[in-house]
Amino acid sequence: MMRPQKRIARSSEPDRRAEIYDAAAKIICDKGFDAMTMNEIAQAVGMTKAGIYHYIEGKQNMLFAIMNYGMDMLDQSVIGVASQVDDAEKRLIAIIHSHARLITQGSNAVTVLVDEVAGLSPAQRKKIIQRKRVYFDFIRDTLEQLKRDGKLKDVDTTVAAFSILGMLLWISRWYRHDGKLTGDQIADEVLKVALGGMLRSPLRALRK
Amino acid sequence: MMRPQKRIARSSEPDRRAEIYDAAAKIICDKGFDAMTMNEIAQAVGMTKAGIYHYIEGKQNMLFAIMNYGMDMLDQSVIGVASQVDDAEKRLIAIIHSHARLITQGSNAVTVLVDEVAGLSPAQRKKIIQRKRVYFDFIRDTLEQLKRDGKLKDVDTTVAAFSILGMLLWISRWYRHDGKLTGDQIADEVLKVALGGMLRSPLRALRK
DNA sequence: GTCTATAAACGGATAGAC
DNA sequence: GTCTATCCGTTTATAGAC
Repeated sequence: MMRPQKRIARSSEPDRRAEIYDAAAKIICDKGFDAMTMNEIAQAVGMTKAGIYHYIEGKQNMLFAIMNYGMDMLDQSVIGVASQVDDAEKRLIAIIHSHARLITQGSNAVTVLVDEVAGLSPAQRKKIIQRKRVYFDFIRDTLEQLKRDGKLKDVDTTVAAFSILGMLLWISRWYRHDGKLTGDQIADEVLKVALGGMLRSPLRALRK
Repeated sequence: MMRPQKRIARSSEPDRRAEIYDAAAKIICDKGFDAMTMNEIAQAVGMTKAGIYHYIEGKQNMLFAIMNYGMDMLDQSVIGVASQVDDAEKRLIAIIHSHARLITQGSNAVTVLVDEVAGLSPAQRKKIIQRKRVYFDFIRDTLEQLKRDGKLKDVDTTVAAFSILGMLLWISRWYRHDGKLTGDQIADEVLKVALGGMLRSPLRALRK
């Protein structure tokens, strides 16, 4: 699911494309995809508008590439880590903590993923929604397993999974790097709010 | 804080402006403020683009008006109700339940409020952020009172307040009117997830 | 009040020189 | 690879007739 983007293996074209994607992701987080102009991106990376068209294949395709990169981050940093944990209780903790950390570390691509699906073509949108769906199912399946283990209170796992996602995704809107809590501390607090609400013995789980 | 908008007390100009705001809010929820054109709004209300300008003072001012209306809804339906509840525990339940209901009832203006602050002028943005701040403080103050009452677990009230807001605001992104749960049921489930996580005796509280 | 017509500006994208 | 210059569609907003 990585974007192809025919590389011209020349000496002086290292990660310029990544540089452009990074700048774009940051601007999108600030003012939204539609409000962002190609000129702004160019200015951010010290080029002209026409110059960056050497690296991208249109504004919309760039958005698609950024979103796929954001999903790659989630797949690697969250699912990649958590899926190796057999115990459902510990796995849920791993999911919430690693996702929260990813956001507080400032991964703009993950934030773009939340809001800008409307900017994609129908075919692209379908693919991104599909990848999101896999991620959502991973969380809900973990809750279902917890329920089978008798460790979950009487809550609807679909609503619970969406609620957990809501807490996590909203972090990128209010978290400030210069705030009084570190990224790790934020992750711990969100963990307390989320898990305390659903596990039968929340304190035991969090003392891990 | 109501918008003035010099009414011309003529016979045939009743709530045409409200009609326009409603149509606009719905489109904004679907595709975002920047992607929405004045032509789309016109089409939705059965007029031409020029006709609409008789009622509004520009696209940006219309967004500002819609957002203030959304804040009015929150002030009335949530704060207006909950502030009359003295007991902090019952007040928190009232806040979460009435906010969730407001969203599942399809108040588009409240949803617009979440995402489109970037579309405002700096002065307008400042005012909306100020009103949001008051709302946030109302929730956090309730949590602080709970803590003083010894009814709150050891969680950071700022992070907890943001987490509650995250769960609530995210509802508008996934709730479907034709889903298997009603708006009331959604509100109840979110209540369980949110309160269970923080109250010392969540079950007692929810049995109200 | 609502329309037709149009002004004025902007933004995505490309051509072609270097 | 990066630039200058430019094309072309779109969009906000207004003028002015009815």
